[in-house]
Order: sequence, then structure tokens, then C-alpha cells
Amino acid sequence: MRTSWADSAANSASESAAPASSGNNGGQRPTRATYVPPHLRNRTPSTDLPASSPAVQSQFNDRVGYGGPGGGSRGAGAPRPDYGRPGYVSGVRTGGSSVGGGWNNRSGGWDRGREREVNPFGNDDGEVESTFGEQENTGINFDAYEDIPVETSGDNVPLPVNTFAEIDLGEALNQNIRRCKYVKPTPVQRNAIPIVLAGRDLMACAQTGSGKTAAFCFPIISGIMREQYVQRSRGPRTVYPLALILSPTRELSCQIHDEARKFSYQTGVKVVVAYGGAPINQQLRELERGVDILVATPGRLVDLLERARVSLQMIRYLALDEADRMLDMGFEPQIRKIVEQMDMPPPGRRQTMLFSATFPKEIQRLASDFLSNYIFLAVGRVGSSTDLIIQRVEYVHETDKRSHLMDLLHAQRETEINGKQSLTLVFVETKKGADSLEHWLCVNGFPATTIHGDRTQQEREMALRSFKSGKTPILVATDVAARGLDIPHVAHVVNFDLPNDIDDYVHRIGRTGRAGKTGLATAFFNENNMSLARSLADLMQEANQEVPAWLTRYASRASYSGGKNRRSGGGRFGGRDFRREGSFNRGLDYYGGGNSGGGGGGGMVGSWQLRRRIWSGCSQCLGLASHFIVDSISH
DNA sequence: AAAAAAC
Repeated sequence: MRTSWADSAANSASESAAPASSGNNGGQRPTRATYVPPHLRNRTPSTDLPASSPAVQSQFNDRVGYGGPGGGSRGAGAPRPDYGRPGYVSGVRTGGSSVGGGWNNRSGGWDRGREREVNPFGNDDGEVESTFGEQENTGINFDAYEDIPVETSGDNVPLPVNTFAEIDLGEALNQNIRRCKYVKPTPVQRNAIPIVLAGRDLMACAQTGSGKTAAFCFPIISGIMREQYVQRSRGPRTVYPLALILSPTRELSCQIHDEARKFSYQTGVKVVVAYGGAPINQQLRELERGVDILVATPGRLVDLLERARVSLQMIRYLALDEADRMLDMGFEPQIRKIVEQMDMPPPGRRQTMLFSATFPKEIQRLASDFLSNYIFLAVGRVGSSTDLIIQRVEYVHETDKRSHLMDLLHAQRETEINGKQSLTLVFVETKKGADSLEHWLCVNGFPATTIHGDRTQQEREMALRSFKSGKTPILVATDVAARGLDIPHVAHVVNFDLPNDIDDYVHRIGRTGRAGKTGLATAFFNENNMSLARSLADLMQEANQEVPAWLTRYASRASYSGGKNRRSGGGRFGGRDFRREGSFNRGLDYYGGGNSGGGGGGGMVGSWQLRRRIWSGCSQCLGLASHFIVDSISH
């Protein structure tokens, strides 16, 4: 989700704000002009902000005992003047009164009187945007979303909304939505936000780039503003976040944090990020200044929990982004520890939200441990990446890959976006392979950098910045960059080494073709990738891509049981609630066999392969297919 | 057998 979809709205909005800006996405898709409120036209974001003076704010900043013993009620009890939040009136609620379920000001949350809350809209991505100059028009066709297939299941599913105005999010949040230039909720937002506001648990499948970050952030922020929380203490330096958002990579956590900060600007809701590879002391200081929403990667969070610097006993909202990855082999034990073995309230006493673009059934089954009477939501997407991504597969022997890549890069060099060379993201299988390919590219005159888990966090972040800015328009990456990252202007994704799992392929190529722009994805296929032949051929066919005859031949040779196959029955990718599957594949349920009770470890018989095999057989994830056909009850 | 995620 990240920002892409929303960014596209933002981009088109800012373009439409500029008078008579040129066409729409190369004239390919009709673009509806995005409405920009008068007060936002021709103004820089920072000047839009209400003139809430530091002096006025600081007078309400002393949240006594915040994060400490006997902290008392959050939001400090008494009604406060509603600084910087003009005229929110809705039914019984007026102003910013914290009494009787009104909106809390939570002023102590972010401003301790020493400094103002940094305006996250001020110079956002300045470096990046400036190198690319004018914003491209995105060509998002909002009307196309009216017919989007949506499947929900569960008890008493709240009805979707069509506009942000219909949702009672509060004026401060509404103002940030305007600042973000979000005009209309995306389909996943339309459906998910009312569900979460109604207090329900949620498992949501919607494609990357469809606005998932906002879909879980808005109701969390809104909920925190509404409610009074009584805080208990466990230690003088322990903090008690109300919401926890977990993601599988550090960079993704940063990205979510950046987004969440925009959404929570001047709401008094404080967002803090914690991840490994960065000095912990700085993060501890941030935490001590108050935290309502904690965005984190699992390892660092466990560390903080073990140091008793963070307690989860006040958690009201738990969100897992890329939830299927978070419950995959590598992460599941840590997630269980965090969610089940620390002091987090159990399902039913917290709200749990799981979001991903892909959600294999076996993972759904695992995930249901964390949920209580949840609603399953699958949102298809018209004009998704596959419509915009041209996928190519080429047979390239291992030894020919580099020279073949060089050919592609030479061709790519000619293409420009706004005078800048377009960006190419090259995925490889291993960290070593990433380093060596980067080195080789640089030696051969191609400015490249690399991101992978053996680099320092500083190097990783530098690499990402350098790539985004166009300074090094080639990024060689491992799967650390496969999910979630929203990198504008990626014109070409090269699968130099194909992944073993078709879902990973889906996520990787989803780094391009974003924000309404077309993208190209090229894969190097050879004898090492035979197990992917079938699923790749199926996927490409379903996305109306040209499948080379040789790939079709390999695909037909591959056996269903051995390789990683999408289900047969063609043409349909559906997000399906596994609860609807009856006993159909219970027999395959490795976890249902009584093995799950053991504390992990010894019981995981050949778990990697076994699980992988189970997955691939039923990988009915919401892939990148151009639109998920959400079939109804029948299978 | 790979990547990721704490110090």
C-alpha cells in the first residue's frame, strides 16, 4: 500500500493544481481532474497549515506522568481549547472536548513544549521530487473503481462508504487527508475503514499500492483520538503504546512511519518507529517523549520488550503489514512471542488487522490464531499493476546473464523521464550476488548501488535515497526490497535471478507500474527456474501477457505436485476466505495435525519444504492479476 | 538452500 496509490492522487492533484498542465499519462488513460480545494491551490503545503503558534500549543503540553507511573488518564482529562483544529462539529460532538467520547486533543503526545511538531508535509521528499521536476500525471481513473469486485465474509459486515466525509474521522484527520490530497477513499479504504471503526478484527487482501497504509492508519488514529485510556505503569521508563504496527523490513517500517506521521499531524497522536541497525538510544529517547502508535520491525521490538522499555498491555490496535510474510517461517516465532507471550491483550480485547496483497490459505489459518470473529475482505483492483506492467521472460543461461543485462541497460539508458534516466531495479537471489553484480556494473560504467541485509542500515538507506533521487539509477537488490517499498519512477524491474515463489515474483514486479505509469518487468529464466515455469506461465497468461512458446512447453511438462502452481481452472485469482473452504483441504493441514502446540523448534519437520509445498499448491493469493475475480461461494 | 529480523 504504501503511498503509491495515494501518491498518485497526490500527484494528479498537484498537477491539476498547476494551470493547464499537460496531458494525462501519455494520453493512454483518461484522467479525471482531481479536485483541489481552493485553499490548497497554488500554495505550498506548509503555508496551508493553521497558524497555531508554539506558544499556544505549549501551554497544553504537560501531560503529567505520560508514560510513567500513575499516569492517569491520557489526554489529561479536562476539556481543552481546540487549537489548530477549526470547527469540527458532528452531531453531538463539538470542538475538541475530551469528555463523553469527543475528540481528545492529546496535546501532550507530541509537543513537550520545547519544539513544535515537525511539519511532515513541509519538505517531504524534497530531494527526490526536485530531481524529477514536475509531477507526472498518474492517469488513475477513479470511476473505474466503482465496479471493483469486493468480497467480504464474516458476521455483520459494516457497509462500505463512498467518501471520506461519510466517515466520522474527526476534523484534524480530515485536514491531513486533504493535505495528502486524497480525494476519495480507495476501495480497500472504503471497505476496511468502516469495519475497523466498528471495532471489528479484519483480514484484508488488497494489492500493494491500493492504499492499505491509510486504510489501517486512519481508523487507528481516529480511535485513539476518541477514546480515553487509563494507563498503568510497570516501570518508570516503560512506555505504553496504544497501537502497534509491524512490518517485515526496516525500510518498510520507516515508510509506514512517514505516512502515519502525515496522517497524525496535529492530532496529538504520536507515532514512533523502532527498527534494528540504528542506534537504539535515539529510538529510546523518541519513545520516552511519548508514543501512541509504535511502528516496528519484530527484532527490535522484542529487544525493547525484554528491556521493559515498551509494554504492550495498553495495545488496543495491532496491525500486521505484509501479514503473510510476517507469519512466514522466518517471522512466525517472533510474532507469536510479541503477540501471544508478552503482555499484549488477547484477541477480543484488542483489535487486530492483517493486511497483505497475497494471503495463502495456510497462512490464513495460522493468522486466525490472532483474530477474533474477524471479517475477511478481498478487494480487487481495476487497472492494477498487471495492466500497466509489461512482463517479459527471456531464456538466459546463467553465464550469459551479465552481458544480457548490459544489453537491457544500454537500451534503458536511452529512455528518460523528465530529463532523468529512468530507474531500474534488479533483483538477485543472494546478498553476495548483489554485491558482485553491483561492482561489475560500476566497473562497466553503469552507476549502480545495492541494498541487502549484509549492508549496514546506513548504507541501505543511503542506497535507497541514491536510487530514488536518480543519482544511481540502477539498484541491485535482494528480496529485502521486494515488498511494500514505494519507489516512484521505477520503469524497469529485472528479475536477474527469479525467485522460487511466484508470490515473490508478484511482489517484485509490483515495484514498477505504479501510480498509473506503465512499467516493464523482465525475467531471466533458465534451467534453474523450472519449478517456476508453470506458475509463471499461468500468471502471465492471466495477465494477458505474451507467453513464449518455450515457457509454455516447460510449463506443460511440469507436474502439478512438484512445482509451484497456481490452482488450475484458469483466469481467476481470487482472494478467498479459508473459512469458506470447508474441509476441502484440511487433510493437508500440517498445522492442524497437532504439531502446532509444540514450542516450534523440534516439531518443524522439514518445515521449510513442507510448508512451501503446501503453499504453492494453494497459493490463491490475491496476486497481481489485473483484477481479482472474487468468485462467490462456489469453489 | 535464501532473505529478513536485535545486539
